[in-house]
Amino acid sequence: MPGIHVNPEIREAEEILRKALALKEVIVIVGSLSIDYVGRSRSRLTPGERIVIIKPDGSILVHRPTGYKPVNWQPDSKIIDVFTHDSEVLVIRSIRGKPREVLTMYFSSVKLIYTDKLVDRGEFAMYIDEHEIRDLLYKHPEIIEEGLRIIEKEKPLRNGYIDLFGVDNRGRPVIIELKRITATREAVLQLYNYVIEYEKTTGIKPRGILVAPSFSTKAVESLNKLGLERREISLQKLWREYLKPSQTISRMQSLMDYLGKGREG
Amino acid sequence: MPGIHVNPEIREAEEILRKALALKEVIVIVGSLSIDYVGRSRSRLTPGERIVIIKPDGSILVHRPTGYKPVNWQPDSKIIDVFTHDSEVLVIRSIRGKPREVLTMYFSSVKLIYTDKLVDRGEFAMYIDEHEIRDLLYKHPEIIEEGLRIIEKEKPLRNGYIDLFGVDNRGRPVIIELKRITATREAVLQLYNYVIEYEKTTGIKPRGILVAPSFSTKAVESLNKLGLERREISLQKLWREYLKPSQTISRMQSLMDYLGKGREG
DNA sequence: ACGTGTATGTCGTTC
DNA sequence: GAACGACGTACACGT
Repeated sequence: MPGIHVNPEIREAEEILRKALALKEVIVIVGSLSIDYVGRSRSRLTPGERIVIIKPDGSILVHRPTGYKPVNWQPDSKIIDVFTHDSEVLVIRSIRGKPREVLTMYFSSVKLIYTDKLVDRGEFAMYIDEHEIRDLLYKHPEIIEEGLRIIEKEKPLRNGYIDLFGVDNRGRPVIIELKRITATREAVLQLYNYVIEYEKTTGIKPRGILVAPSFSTKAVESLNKLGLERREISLQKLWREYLKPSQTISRMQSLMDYLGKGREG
Repeated sequence: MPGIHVNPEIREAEEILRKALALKEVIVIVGSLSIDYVGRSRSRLTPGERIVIIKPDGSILVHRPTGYKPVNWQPDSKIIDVFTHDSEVLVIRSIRGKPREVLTMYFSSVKLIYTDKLVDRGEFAMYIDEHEIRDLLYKHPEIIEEGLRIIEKEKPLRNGYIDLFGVDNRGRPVIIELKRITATREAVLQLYNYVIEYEKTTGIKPRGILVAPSFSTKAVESLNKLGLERREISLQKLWREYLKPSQTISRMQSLMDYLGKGREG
């Protein structure tokens, strides 16, 4: 049973919030506030109208009228205090330990408080992430190179992991680093580090191949300079050619599923 | 003038949203929906209750009842379509080009629609970010080492930038990499890369110093192995000792400012 | 708890 | 527009 409170007085708002926090409800507040943050950094935001979301796990988000990112936030917090100052300012203070971070919101007025126990048992599935690509190339190494045999995926090194480790048709070890987006110089460094590490540990100089849909200019330069290789592989193509049709998402399919299941939600 | 609509019918909701989008209002929707995303990746979320924020710049956020991060989103979108399917499903589709991404939300029911033109002219100020630390150490190199002279900050190399570049009291060039937080092996690699780059370009072997509040075990190992140095510098200490008291934020100060300004907001 | 790597990362800034 | 690096990155996973 959601609670909807329009233009509550400061004292009223305090009451509502205390109750909602105790009940572990999701809270949405729209109002005029200023914010102080002290922790990994320090920041101050002077007054203005924003949307605040407080979740039962202690996550807090403050959104301005534009932009994707919250202007202030708390990924989670153990303690959320609510109090008022002379019945004129509503203060919400969220404290997090490790690292110690304190977020304090000062509301001068509240336009809306929405409180609700949201029921969300939905399942989230993601496709074409690095993990899925890795599994696919593990099964189909010929996509990278004819005659390549993959021996191990996520092979642990002293530091970090090799995405795919294999042997080419001449018996030379091959270290493969995957990127799902344009590979930059950073990715080359990562691969180079693994190659060096492997060579130091085993005394054998391996091939290093960077697999990505595209490569930055600097990445190509660095690869050449360091004697590393690259393979351009398009994810969209992989998706279309190798992944099961049953996994594809069509809008109509989604709508059908939805109409079948929607009424439970 | 905010619009608050509780449990609107699907057709009603469609109307409200169209109007709010045309007026470039901020929109908050609470309801039961499923979501498809196709773009840089693909994802599907089956039905459940969530909070959706749509901003006038086309940013969209979908929040589940827990967690800091939105389960689905669009950083900005040129086109937002709203339509219904047999008056049973409300569909909001957001399309972004470059990269092409399509986010589609299917609502089976809507508990709340809040629409408002939020007025936010607040100023956001952040202190103790990397930039500020760099400027401080530029002015006070003795914090890093007695006799050190800084010649350049953000010195461009063929790849990337050196945070601080200087000369020690024996005339040897020094490359300094700064980290605000615990330095990991990645930071060491970055420094190492700059040192090698510099040596290759000039033929002179510089000192490399990693400056951070703390160092991971692996970072220390790597530093030793590569012949690089480290300086442990606490940001909090820097803040207290070197930055002007006028910049410090006290809660009471904030509250006072706020009470002075709050009524305009 | 620390370390390591991914992310539909996002975001600023520079080339 | 591409690319490069920082971020209060968050988050998951392994030790």
